[in-house]
Amino acid sequence: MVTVRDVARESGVSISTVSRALAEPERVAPETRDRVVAVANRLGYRPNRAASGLRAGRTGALGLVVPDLENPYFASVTKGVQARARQTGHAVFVVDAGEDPALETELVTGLRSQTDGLVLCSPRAAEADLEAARDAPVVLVNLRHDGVPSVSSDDAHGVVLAVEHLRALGHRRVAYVGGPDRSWSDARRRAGLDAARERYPDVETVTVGSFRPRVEGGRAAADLVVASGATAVLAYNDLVALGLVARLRERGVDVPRDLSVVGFDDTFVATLATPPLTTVRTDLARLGARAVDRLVAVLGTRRPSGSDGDPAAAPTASPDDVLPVELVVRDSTTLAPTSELSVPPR
Amino acid sequence: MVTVRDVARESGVSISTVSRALAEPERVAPETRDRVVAVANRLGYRPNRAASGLRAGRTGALGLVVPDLENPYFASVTKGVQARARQTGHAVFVVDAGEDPALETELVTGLRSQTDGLVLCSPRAAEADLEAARDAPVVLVNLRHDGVPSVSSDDAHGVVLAVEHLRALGHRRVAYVGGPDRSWSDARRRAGLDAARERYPDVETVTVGSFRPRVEGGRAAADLVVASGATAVLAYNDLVALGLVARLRERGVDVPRDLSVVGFDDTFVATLATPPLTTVRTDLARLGARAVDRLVAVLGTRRPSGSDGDPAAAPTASPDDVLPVELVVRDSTTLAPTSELSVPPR
DNA sequence: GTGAAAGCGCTAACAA
DNA sequence: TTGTTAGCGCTTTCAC
Repeated sequence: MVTVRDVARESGVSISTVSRALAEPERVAPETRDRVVAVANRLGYRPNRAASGLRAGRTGALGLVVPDLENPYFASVTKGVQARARQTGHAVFVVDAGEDPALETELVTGLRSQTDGLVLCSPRAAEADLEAARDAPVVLVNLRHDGVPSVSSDDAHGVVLAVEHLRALGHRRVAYVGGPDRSWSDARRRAGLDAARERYPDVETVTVGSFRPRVEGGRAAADLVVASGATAVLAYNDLVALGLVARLRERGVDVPRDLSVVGFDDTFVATLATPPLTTVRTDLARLGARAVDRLVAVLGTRRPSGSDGDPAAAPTASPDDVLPVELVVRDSTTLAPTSELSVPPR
Repeated sequence: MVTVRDVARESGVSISTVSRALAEPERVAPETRDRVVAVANRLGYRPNRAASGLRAGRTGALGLVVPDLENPYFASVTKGVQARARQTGHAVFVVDAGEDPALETELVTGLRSQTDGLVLCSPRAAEADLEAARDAPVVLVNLRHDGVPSVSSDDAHGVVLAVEHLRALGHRRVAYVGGPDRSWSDARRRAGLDAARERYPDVETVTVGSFRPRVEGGRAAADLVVASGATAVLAYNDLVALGLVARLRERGVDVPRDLSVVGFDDTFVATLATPPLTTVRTDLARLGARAVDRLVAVLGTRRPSGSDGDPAAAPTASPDDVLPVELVVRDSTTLAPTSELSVPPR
């Protein structure tokens, strides 16, 4: 390994000059600097992050915890997180908690000691995680909690948009297929349902179960939805919607003719379905990017190590931490079967 | 931040005793150890990885570079990598190169200085990457190169299996939709095509383009495939297959009646398609896990920092570094339209 | 403008 | 069994 000492010896200066030439070029005589830089390049010198981090009291690394990387939702968020982190000069440890709260907490504990801060995406063990993270800088995605900075999308509004859309198509009985029990996202969607019902009292809603946020979950829910008598169904996410569609087809229930289906998130799978899914869209990469921005902001206010900083100086939640959503209408939703609207007026 | 000194002071021992009590409990008097451990817990002491890493000459971190996290293939490999790495006591920096060779190389350079070793998955800039990684321990996934350890799946054999399957269904003209130009995986598939043609001279093959390994790529290829007169098509991967199916449907070409489609990888999207895809399956998590095993093995032979170790001692490629594949037959393949087999004998 | 030297937190000789 | 000490590679005062 090439160190500052090697570069120093080779270019006939002291190690401090080498360090300066690389970090603060303007504080070094041009010719000295050029010589040092040339030698450094020739030797292939790369500063040791562990060493400089040790000195500076930070690691330059962030941690990201997600429930399941194979879920396209989290894949997209992860992509956004690492892209933005790169821009801010951080590397990202990514860990997949496998939807397991206990493992998640353990991972958070482990990451804490080797990162400057954590992004916890849709944590399944929020309380325990935050306890494990103690005073480590943390940003939550898809979860709000006391004074912990968080970023989320306006899922409740998304549900309202979806119900609005379905109602306009003549649907008066809408089913919701719920996601993970302890999931904040699920709670937000249910809150959206409540809001929609309040605004549109002529729309009945029925919710079924809590299902795994994957294709299997949708398959499992399909029969319940049919039995519910709903003419339209809003799924926890796109994967669940796909499972619904698949199982419904097997049962001979046509989507959207017999039943309209709305997904959530607009992950890339939404367009893969037959028919392509009407879904509630969020910019997931942006969600991840914003989480990093928030985290870096927190890091900036904390003096590296030691002094816990003035708590009062903690940045207040920016008004921007709820990202907008939009309804993307594709082919999985259409007029309600028995609606008088089925035959266009005139 | 709580350090060894704090724990030492609080428990009335020296810092080395603290270090020992935590790392080599058997070398410390039971009562001393218990006291130290108790204090450490009470104070919430967590060893600073940067410091111990600096001392030990390693970081405890691995780096993983993938072309696109949103591609379910890489999501699965990533999941496998980080899971296995956790078991070996490593954390994983994950970076998405966005299918950009230049960025990829830059990322490799950056990761090198903060990791003990790298896993390069389907590198788009192999030569440049390896140069950038210089003497850093590297394991390649889906790419072979000189003496660099690598892990891959037996894609060529997968193609043979697919062709065999199609031939048995009466197909005599099979199209292949190629992936990224500089992709080794694509080359392996083409090699499989050659092998299949040699073994089954009665099967004609026609290859079209090189397309992006995503849904759009498949859409773009669909019309060429139809024009080629093939009765079956083998896609670079499942996403491309899905794009093909989608575009074919739009054109009124029925899959599998008019055209049989075979995917590759058996990512979860294969079962989402309508019809579910016949595809060549690999255990992707295992692929990632094996890559980590290989890397850790290399790490074990290298003495931390300094001494470059005896090159002759480098572990030779284990015979296991090509993972088996299997053909998963679903509903996207059926008898060739004009085949005499269309009507079963007798 | 440059160098000497003091550590960051930890572990591993080496002493006692 | 426990303590003292010397660094790992780097940055950063503080002198010169």
